[in-house]
Amino acid sequence: MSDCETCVVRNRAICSALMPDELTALGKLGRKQHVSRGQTLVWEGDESLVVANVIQGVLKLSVSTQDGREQIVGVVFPSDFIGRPFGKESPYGVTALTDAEVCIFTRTAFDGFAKEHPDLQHKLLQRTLDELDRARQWMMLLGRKTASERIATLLIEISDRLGAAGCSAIAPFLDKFELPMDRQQMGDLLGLTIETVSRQLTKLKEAEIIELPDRRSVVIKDRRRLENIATAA
Amino acid sequence: MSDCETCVVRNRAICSALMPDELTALGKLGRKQHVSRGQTLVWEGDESLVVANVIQGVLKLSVSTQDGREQIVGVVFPSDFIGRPFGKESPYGVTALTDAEVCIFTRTAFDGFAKEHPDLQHKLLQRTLDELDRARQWMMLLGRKTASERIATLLIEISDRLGAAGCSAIAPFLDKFELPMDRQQMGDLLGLTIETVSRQLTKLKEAEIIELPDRRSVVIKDRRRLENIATAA
DNA sequence: TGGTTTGCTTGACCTAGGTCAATGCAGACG
DNA sequence: CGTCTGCATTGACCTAGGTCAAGCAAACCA
Repeated sequence: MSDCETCVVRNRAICSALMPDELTALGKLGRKQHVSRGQTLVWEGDESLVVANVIQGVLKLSVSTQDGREQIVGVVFPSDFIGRPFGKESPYGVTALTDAEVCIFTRTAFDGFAKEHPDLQHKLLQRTLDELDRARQWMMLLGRKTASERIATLLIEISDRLGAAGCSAIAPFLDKFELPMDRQQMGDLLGLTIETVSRQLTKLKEAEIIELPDRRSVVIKDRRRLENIATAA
Repeated sequence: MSDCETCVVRNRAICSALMPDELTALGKLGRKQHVSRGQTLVWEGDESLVVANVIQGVLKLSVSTQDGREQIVGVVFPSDFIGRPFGKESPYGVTALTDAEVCIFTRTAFDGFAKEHPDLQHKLLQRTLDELDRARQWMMLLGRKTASERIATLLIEISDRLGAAGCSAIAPFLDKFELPMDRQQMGDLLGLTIETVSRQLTKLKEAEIIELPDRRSVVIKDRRRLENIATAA
């Protein structure tokens, strides 16, 4: 069983909907699992056998065409929920972008538990609605934004979500952070090639809007201007 | 109140989760409303005040940039659910693509009712999960597919959803149908310009994969080939 | 019944971003 | 310490799809 009482995401994950005794019962169904960078937890098209909460690390949801084009359709951070409850096969794969820690359940066990716990389902519904809103915002990006708008939006988004995940309500603006993905993955998320990603980052650096101390780090030097580019103002 | 017993979508909408007496109670909260083509039911960014079930017709969900670029992020058909329950402002506008009939609720009344009826929430959760899967498939289209793949995918999708909405489990392949949108709206949905939409349709027509008897009609003459183009095989 | 409007198509041209091919550069390894 | 290996960057070129500008046809209307 998982040790829910000491879990670092217990107040932010869907588990927060439960009373202490319910939490214990759910904990008995789940188990902590480590996932290394690059490891795939769920394959696109496979029957949906597991669901999970992310405790640590970042994972991608992605779909591919037969000829190998890939699109990342979601990125999950600590306290986010993974998987497709209530039947069906998973229409996307789930792969770790960084080393990660998840709290994993078999789908059937989770489904059964959820059916008995309306508050949990309510929490899950809210999360799913939020996730849907985010997906739709991203559709606008993919359908209508230029390359520089896309890159700026991504940097703002990652900064926001890493900040929120760090639970730093006090320090809401995370201006220096590690990218949880490489250039290729940024491209797969933004619908761009690796070269365009690279060029746009260089442009932002030359405009002194950001700094790139190394491959994986970003420092936002002028958030206002970055946000202006992101929102296509 | 709405006349739920005779409602044409009562078996497919979320209402199907309810017992007869519960249905009567929900019906008292809602009212039927006509929406004419082009009329907007909810504005992007407005506080979410209403939710609704679609009884007849087709509506779009769309988001815009300040400088007027538009992306359609969802299309709803009869029996689909509209709106953002449980707080928050609506991140997209809702506008009728065709004359439509909806069963409308104030958001607060609906939220209250839903909280008391876990089965309704369960149904809503399933729908939201399906909607999210569809949105993610569309992200693949917007991020990675070519213009001809996009058009082919759209034609297949509309044909499927109009077929399902007509409840014709017997006639699953709807090969002749009316487009519920004009060329501009097809472009806004596919992340293309009106000219590209037009050219790609002409190309499909010249390849004798489809026929275009008039502005709004499509006949699929070679479904197999159309599907091959759509899935980028 | 002919004129106007509205939406669609077509053509000529242009450009953002893709493609292909070096080159650079840091961490890993021997 | 070389050198290897895997990213990332940069440059030169190309093309899918965008832009701009006519035409064209069905519906609308006087």
